[in-house]
Amino acid sequence: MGTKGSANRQRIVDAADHLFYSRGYNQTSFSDISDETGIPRGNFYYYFKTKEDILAAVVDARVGEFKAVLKNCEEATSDPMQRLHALAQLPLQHETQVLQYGCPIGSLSSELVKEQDTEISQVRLTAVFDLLKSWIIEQLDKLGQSSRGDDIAKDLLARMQGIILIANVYNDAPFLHRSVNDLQSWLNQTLSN
Amino acid sequence: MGTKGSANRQRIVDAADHLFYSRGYNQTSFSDISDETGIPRGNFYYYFKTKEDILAAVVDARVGEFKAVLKNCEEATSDPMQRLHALAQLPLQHETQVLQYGCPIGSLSSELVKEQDTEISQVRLTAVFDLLKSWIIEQLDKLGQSSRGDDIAKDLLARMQGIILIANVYNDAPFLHRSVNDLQSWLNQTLSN
DNA sequence: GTCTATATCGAGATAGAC
DNA sequence: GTCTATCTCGATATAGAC
Repeated sequence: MGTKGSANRQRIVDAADHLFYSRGYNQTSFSDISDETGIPRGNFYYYFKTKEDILAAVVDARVGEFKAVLKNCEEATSDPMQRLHALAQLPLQHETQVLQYGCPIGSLSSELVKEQDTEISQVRLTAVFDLLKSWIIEQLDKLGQSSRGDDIAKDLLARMQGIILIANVYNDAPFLHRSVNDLQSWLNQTLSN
Repeated sequence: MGTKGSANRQRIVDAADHLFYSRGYNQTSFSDISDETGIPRGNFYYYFKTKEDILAAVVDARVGEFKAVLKNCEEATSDPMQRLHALAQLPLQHETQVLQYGCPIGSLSSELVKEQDTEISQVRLTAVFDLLKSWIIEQLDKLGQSSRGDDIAKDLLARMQGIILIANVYNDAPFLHRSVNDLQSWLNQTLSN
């Protein structure tokens, strides 16, 4: 950690993270990553054995990114309701990217779920979703919704994914804004019971 | 039409339709289609100029399939509310496929929206979504919801997409059933105003 | 119309010099 | 640790015999 080698490794992961998001995993080649980093293709194999290993590192990186985002939410307010609203508004903070490339979790997941041969994808696939889900459940617990926690958490994730997918396919910013707003109303209604 | 050549063309489109759904467009090769149809790779170019042309034919085919489904809904009942409920329940009629491969429209769309080079994808991409949306709006008109029609239609599509994505990624049949049920309740509430 | 053989390219991956 | 050169394979696509 902190060595020069790790720095290059990190640059590869960062570039792959960005490219897997904007072009998709299968449509990103080693040449693409090489072009973006300036690191020659052959060098990748000093840090990773296969392309799937890079994918695993990218998934880990995204787990880390979302952990940081959630930590931010926690530090901004201690009110679980406020925290959930902040999560629901997250797509608006990345509006341009969301409209262009969809959700970094959802789009990657729906791409990898079709990969039948490999096994790593199936294992790590839901890592970020799981992280978000348990964080949501945590907030719901504090709101006295522990019995319905799992269901509500999945509902929230599903609604966010659907909104982002339609907003992405139609490149529809007004829809994104209105739907996030509706989602807030739904949160208020659902959690007032 | 009806010639032997068209029959082979149709077999290619059918196989590609199935494979694009189960493996994804980019992960389906001419060899895969050849294996499934028994028609040699080289022969494809007698019917299609490029792989994208096959994709265009598949999208057309899916438009046709969904037109037939909607026609079925219309013939089953003349009540617009019943028709919308039938649409919402559609994922349950293809439960096994939905849990394994997601939505044939949504998953293909989110794959192709990342394709930047080509232009055909951007053009035809929303063809099936557009078909469903205008059909939904049609039913909402009859229910006196013409003012909110476009918004409600997008909401319904977004909710279905989100439900299917989560059900697919987690291979979660109970969630799919419960969520479709919730969707029916939402339809009843939203359209009773 | 149908099929085989082949061209061409870019992908992931390896070997080995420095 | 870093880079170049190269291997192998499978992809789309083409040519041309039958």
